[in-house]
Amino acid sequence: MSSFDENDAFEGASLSARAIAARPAPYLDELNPAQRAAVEALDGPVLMLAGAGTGKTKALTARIVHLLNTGRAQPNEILSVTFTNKAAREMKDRVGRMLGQAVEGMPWLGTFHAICVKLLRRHAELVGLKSNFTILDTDDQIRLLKQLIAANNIDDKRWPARQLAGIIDHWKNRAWTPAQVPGSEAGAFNNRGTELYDQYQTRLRELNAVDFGDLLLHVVTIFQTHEDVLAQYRRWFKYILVDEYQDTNVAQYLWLRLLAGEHKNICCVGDDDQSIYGWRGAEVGNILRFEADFPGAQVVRLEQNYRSTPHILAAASGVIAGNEDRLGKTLWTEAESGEKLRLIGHWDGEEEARWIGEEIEALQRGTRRLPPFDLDQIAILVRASHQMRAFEDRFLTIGLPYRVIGGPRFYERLESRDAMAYFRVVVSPDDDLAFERIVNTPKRGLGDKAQQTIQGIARANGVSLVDGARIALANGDIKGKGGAALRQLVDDLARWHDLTRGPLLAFDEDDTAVIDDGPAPQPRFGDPDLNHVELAQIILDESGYTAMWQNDKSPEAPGRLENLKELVKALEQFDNLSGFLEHVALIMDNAQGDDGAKVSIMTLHAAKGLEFPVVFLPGWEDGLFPSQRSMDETGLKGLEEERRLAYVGITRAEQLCTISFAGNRRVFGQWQSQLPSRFIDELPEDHVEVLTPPGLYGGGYGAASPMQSGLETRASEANVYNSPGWKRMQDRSSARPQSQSRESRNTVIDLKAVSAYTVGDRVFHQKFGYGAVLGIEGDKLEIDFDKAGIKKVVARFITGADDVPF
DNA sequence: GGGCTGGATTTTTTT
DNA sequence: AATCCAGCCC
Repeated sequence: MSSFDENDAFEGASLSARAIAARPAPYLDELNPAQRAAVEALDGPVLMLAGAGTGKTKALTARIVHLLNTGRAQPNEILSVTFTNKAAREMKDRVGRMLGQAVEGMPWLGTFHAICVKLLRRHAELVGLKSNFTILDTDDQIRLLKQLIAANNIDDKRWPARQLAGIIDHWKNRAWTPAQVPGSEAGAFNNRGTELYDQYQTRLRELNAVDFGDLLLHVVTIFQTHEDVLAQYRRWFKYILVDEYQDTNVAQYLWLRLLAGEHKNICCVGDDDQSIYGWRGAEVGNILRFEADFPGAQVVRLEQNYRSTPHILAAASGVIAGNEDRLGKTLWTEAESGEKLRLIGHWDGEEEARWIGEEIEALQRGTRRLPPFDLDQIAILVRASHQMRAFEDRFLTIGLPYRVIGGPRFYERLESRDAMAYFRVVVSPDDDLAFERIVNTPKRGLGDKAQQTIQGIARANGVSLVDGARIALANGDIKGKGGAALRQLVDDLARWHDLTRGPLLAFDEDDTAVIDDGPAPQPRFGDPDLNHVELAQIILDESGYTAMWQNDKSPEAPGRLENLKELVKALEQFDNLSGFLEHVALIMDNAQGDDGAKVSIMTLHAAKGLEFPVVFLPGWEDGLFPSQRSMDETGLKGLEEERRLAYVGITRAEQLCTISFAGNRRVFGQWQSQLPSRFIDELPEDHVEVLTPPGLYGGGYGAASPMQSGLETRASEANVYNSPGWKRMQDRSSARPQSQSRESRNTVIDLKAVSAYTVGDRVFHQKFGYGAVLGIEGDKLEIDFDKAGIKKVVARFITGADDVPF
């Protein structure tokens, strides 16, 4: 590392500072005064307080371009960190567009985690790792902790691994190594937390693995203990930019301070009112303290909002004003006043979903006051993911296309994880956790006993499980059917492993390679005759994994096979299996096919940074939102975070925002009556149109008539809510005919599709599985599903059972 | 060793 | 309601 040479390092830069310095700077003219001030204050610490929808990303990218344009830095001397891959991608795109294809790449623009992986690969040996360490996901982490808990004779019923994982994660977020955990935490996990944390870290090192928290923790440790390394990067990263600064945790904060320590050219962008990740270690204090941390910091406030109507902004401001701990901003806009927020109560969650479904269809057609909307201009934002279900069920029945964002993520699905475990053992045969996962999947007759034998032998000989298995076989410790299957597996693994190591094609040519002469970057092997995509397919087929699902009669099996197919296809975009595996470990967001217009359903957390013309915010009920748990665990602090979540939700809307709540909701399969959220009382009356009469939820709203709505809320339906008492309402809602307002769309297509089926046909449905057609009603089929019971479903959501993939 | 059953337990939010 | 796990029986 000492041979680091700055001149060398610069050679990789893809464009010369001088070449662009001569360019004009049209991007500056497109900024408002505040944005421009934030962009032009290049030196020294800058805090950009950017309210929702105030052009934060625009300012941030303009700043990067300005740094390049003025010749202050080369692309690879700017460190810019984001939290999500999506944000990183967007910034890269926008910088490229602003500069006009000039920049080959910004190697140090990425998420905290992705950047830390790069750094850690280069200095792994300083924390006792090899540079090809694997990154464990939560699942592996839990299994490892379970083993540790068992080894320590702790009752995992009373002290579950999940809890320990949470504690350790919390400590890592605060940048505490086992030795640094303060005494005040000694009581954690029945007084054994610290000790187990220590054991866990040791085990990780043995496995040459890290978990998510380690990525930051290790890098911070390296910076703290190796001045020369730190000095190198301090010189290297001349300018630092941080997005979503309000979400940084202590470890990230330390990391930034260490790097910015000398030149202090750090620009942090954030909005204290949008800090919603306290539960995972984010410290709002970081942003609140910025001026104290960096004396002489310039603070720029972006307050002109370009997204929402005044009513929406006013409502959001009214709610967030209830928080004590904030720096304070006043958002304003030049937009026309537009629609008020709409508020409506429902009998229960299903009714809420039904109503929203009808509203969406009305919005599609167009209403008196608003233009017609496309489905992808509409979003439903929920507090907790279990709320999504009611909407999915409803939308499937009425045939309304929707997309769940951030739901059960592709790479987290069982079959994806199994397949990737195979890839992992093939790539690195000493990945014990992956081996454990696949050794008996599909079933090979290798149960607990055989696995324990392997474990024991591996431990006794200090080798990996795969090698342990080899020894066990050689000793004749595992015989019979299981033994034969194990022999087959072990041989296959070795064979596949050899196939990954064709001739050496190249070294990682990522331009970060020039930063130092540390450990060699990931070598790229390849075999011109057999690419990794084919190899992956071979692994899945020859291992019997594909066959396992083909023989599986459960309704999910076809979907899983489909996912496997997709997984293999996803490999095409990578150079090799290990590149793919690293991508998956870091990039858990699934960029699903954006085919066609669909309503988006997602959590409020997932919605941060997004915007939609029309937003529905269902489930505003005390206990659900604000979440009871959040209030129980962190009291007022938790409530304030929930309130910020409400603020985030409302400010996602550009033109129309509808808040709703239900009087009854099923929780854990049990009906529970609900009270409207306290946040509803905090909405400023002048900016809200109440579609619900007073009395229904006991709030303080006056006599606003539901009839005033310019939308197609049917008078008859609105009247329901004018009648006092729950009972009448219930009668009405159950008596109301299944909505007739939707047939207009796609009738022709649906009828055609319907005609493809006759009673008795075996069919398949993505969500409900296999079933048989009972009857045909209009554009819908009545189907008796094997697992899900009798349901009516629109025909185009159905496939003939024979047409199912695989 | 594997599969089934009944009982407990779950629901925040995620890089 | 749905999933997960331990314990039981084959």
